[in-house]
Amino acid sequence: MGEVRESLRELIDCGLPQALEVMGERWSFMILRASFNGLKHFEEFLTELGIARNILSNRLAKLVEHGILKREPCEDDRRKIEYRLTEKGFDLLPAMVALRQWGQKYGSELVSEDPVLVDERDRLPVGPVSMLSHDGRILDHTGLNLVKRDDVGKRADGTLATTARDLETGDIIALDDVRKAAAN
Amino acid sequence: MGEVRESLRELIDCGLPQALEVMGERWSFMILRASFNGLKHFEEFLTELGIARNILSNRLAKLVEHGILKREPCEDDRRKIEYRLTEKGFDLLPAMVALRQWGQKYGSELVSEDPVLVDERDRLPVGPVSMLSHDGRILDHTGLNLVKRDDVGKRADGTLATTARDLETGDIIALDDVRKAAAN
DNA sequence: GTGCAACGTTTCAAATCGAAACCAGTTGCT
DNA sequence: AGCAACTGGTTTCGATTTGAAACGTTGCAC
Repeated sequence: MGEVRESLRELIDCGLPQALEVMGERWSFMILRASFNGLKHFEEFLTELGIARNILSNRLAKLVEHGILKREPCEDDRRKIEYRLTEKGFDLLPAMVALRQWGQKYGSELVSEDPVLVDERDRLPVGPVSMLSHDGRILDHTGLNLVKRDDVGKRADGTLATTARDLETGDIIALDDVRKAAAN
Repeated sequence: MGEVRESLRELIDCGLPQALEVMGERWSFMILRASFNGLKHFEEFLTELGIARNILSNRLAKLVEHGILKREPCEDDRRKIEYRLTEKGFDLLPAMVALRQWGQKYGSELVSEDPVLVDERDRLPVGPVSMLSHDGRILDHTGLNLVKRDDVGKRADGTLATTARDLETGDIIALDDVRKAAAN
């Protein structure tokens, strides 16, 4: 029982809350997207996103504070400030694009998707953002397990790792549920 | 000028707002994660996430309403309700995992990452969630362009598509900024 | 029936959001 | 120099959202 409690406690202890601390706020992702689309100035974000002035100010400050945007005064016009993505900000692209693709796939209204995100090399649209195995295979949720840290890589002996025994040993945690849900 | 206005207007018109309508709410991603980790019941989410009772009730209802979770009474104990991920819900995994990996990469506190998400086949941890080109190459932000819908696939003549001319024609929108930012 | 567990809803205070007004530094114009 | 306009904020205040705690309802176990 203390065992279960402990495993549950660890559910919180992952990167997600860290990420959500910034990106969980309303508008953060929209600002990120606008930024990636080339918007740089306060008034641009303001008129484009339709966000309230004070909120935008607050969000930009928070994004800068977290190192996702950098804020630097404009050279030629010192009234203006440039907000630009940092490397850390660009690293949010997979999450943003994945979210966007999901919204596109299931959104009620047909969305025009313009401009389109394309591969620079051949200018063809990017494929769906994917989870990859260590050797590059594309994985969907039916090919995923959650295992305790110590058991990573174990049981490579070929036995299918989806038996009741696995659940009893606490080895696999969510697989059974994943399977059942997938069957519907 | 009307031209610019129009292109800006289109920035909103993508899947992102659709996705954020549900997943932009505070707690939504945490509930999704907990659900993927095997939690099914109201009280489980409640004690695990430390969320307020009324908010949890509200969020679960909203997630069900949007088809991300399905709510069905428990067979053996009809007081209990089971909240389980739908296919639509599982489709949010790439976004969730990408967010989590980002948080892990940049989070100040070292996170234990346990349980670990592994490939079912070899039980090795999954790689980073990635954007892929149509033919499977992994792309980072330096390999991405935004082009107008009509220009997708065009200019496959081999000329590097990163000239000032491209920007003037309005063909490429954010590339220049991407480049500059990447250089810092 | 009594007691308790599971899942909500209601209530009310605190925090957050949003529209509008206000403010300060900078620029452009005359 | 003087002044209007532009840019990026901050302040103010009403509306919405959140959160803690109490209360309700249904179903199980004895």
